[in-house]
Amino acid sequence: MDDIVRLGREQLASVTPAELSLRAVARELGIVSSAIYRYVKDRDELLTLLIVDAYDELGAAVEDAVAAASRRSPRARVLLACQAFRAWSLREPSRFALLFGTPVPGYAAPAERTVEPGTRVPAVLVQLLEEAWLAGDLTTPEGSVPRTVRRDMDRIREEFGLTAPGPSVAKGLGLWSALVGAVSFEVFDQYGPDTLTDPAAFFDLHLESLIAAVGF
Amino acid sequence: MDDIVRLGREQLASVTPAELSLRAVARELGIVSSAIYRYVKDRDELLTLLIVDAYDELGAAVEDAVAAASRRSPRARVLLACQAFRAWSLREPSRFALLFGTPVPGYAAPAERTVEPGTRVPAVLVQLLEEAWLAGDLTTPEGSVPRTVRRDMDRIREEFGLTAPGPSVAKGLGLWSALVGAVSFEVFDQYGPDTLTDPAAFFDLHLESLIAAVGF
DNA sequence: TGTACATCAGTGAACGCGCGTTCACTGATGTAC
DNA sequence: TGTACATCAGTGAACGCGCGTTCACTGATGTAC
Repeated sequence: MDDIVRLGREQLASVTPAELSLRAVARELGIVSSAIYRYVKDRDELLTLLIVDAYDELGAAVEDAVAAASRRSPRARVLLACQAFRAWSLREPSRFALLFGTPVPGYAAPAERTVEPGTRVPAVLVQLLEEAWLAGDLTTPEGSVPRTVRRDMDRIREEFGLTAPGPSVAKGLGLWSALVGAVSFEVFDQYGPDTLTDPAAFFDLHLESLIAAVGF
Repeated sequence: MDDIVRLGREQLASVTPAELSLRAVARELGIVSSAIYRYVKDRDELLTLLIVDAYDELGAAVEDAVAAASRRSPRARVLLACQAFRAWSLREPSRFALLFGTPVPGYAAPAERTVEPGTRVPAVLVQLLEEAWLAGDLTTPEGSVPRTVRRDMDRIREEFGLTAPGPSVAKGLGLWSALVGAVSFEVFDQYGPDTLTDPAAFFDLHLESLIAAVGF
């Protein structure tokens, strides 16, 4: 039963990922602590399940936001995607922490289960970038790009079948990290106390600036 | 004795902030676990000490990097400040996590001890912004800014005695969160595996773009 | 329709661990007269 | 110079806690003949 995932998710509402406890999930399930091992190999296994679950829900939220506005410009949809990302993260601070915060000590996510769902959001961003490029809505960045970076970007371009130029892809990746930074500032209360009375408005403003920097 | 802080710092080298243990510090000190209470009121107290210590060391690293290049343009010094930030964070991943990662559960930092040292780095950025503004090296942002955000920025301008316009200050704050985001991607290994072969070069490139977006 | 057996979900006790924190204490060092 | 006393750093035992994980087990449900 994947009631277990549901209860783990619920537990994460009130607890940090590092504190996540198999015993607590069993307790909540109304089952003796050892019985949980019939369903889940390990505490690590539960963490993996929850990470994949969170990535998938987050990915779906962002994809839905973009799909619901398919008539609008790539630029507008990037904005919506980022806002959806922020909204989900503020709604689910602990699951955000699970995905983007301090790694859980002693836990190593198994790449083969975790990388693909974790790529959904950046994939959305990069695809909108490509759309904008194809539509001629993207200004080509000037300035030179080091060979090493160019090679890395070419690998990404190949992986996603992109025709947008490497420097643009690099800017897209930069947007992704900046977005996570901005959201993590809000989720983790990183702005000083009473610095921002209207964080949503500040976020939108900041986003405009970031998106412009990408070339939209 | 503030050997305790030193040992706490050392403990953080191999352990996540949430796992920080008074007993382990005592052990390391060669002292029985209860004796630690002669020096430190609480586990929370130790955390506060370590947070202040980390903020101060980080702040000093960034300030030094800027001071060592006092002849260079504000723009160049912003770049150096950000690179110093990144360098310290990669050198001290766990202390970076203490300051910018998932908050330690059950711990609330006492604002009166924590806010001022935590402001040192953003203060550097904002002062360089001001310098650039005074030198006429900052392009004035166009586009409108919501009233709420304008008010928040005005409060910051007053606090730091800035003459640079509100929208520029907002962009500076945006740079700050984007910087933390980019660094946290590296420290927490958030880029997919094998995505970036030369993260330093990518960081520098991204930084150029961020700094340009601020108007330098 | 009835019996024999296998499968399966869950039990309960136990292991060893490390933690924060308290308490009454010992013994060395320093100060006052 | 010597005694009486206070201060102070550290001791050691104990408390109660929750955790992950193991193990041999019980009893209900399902399947085969």
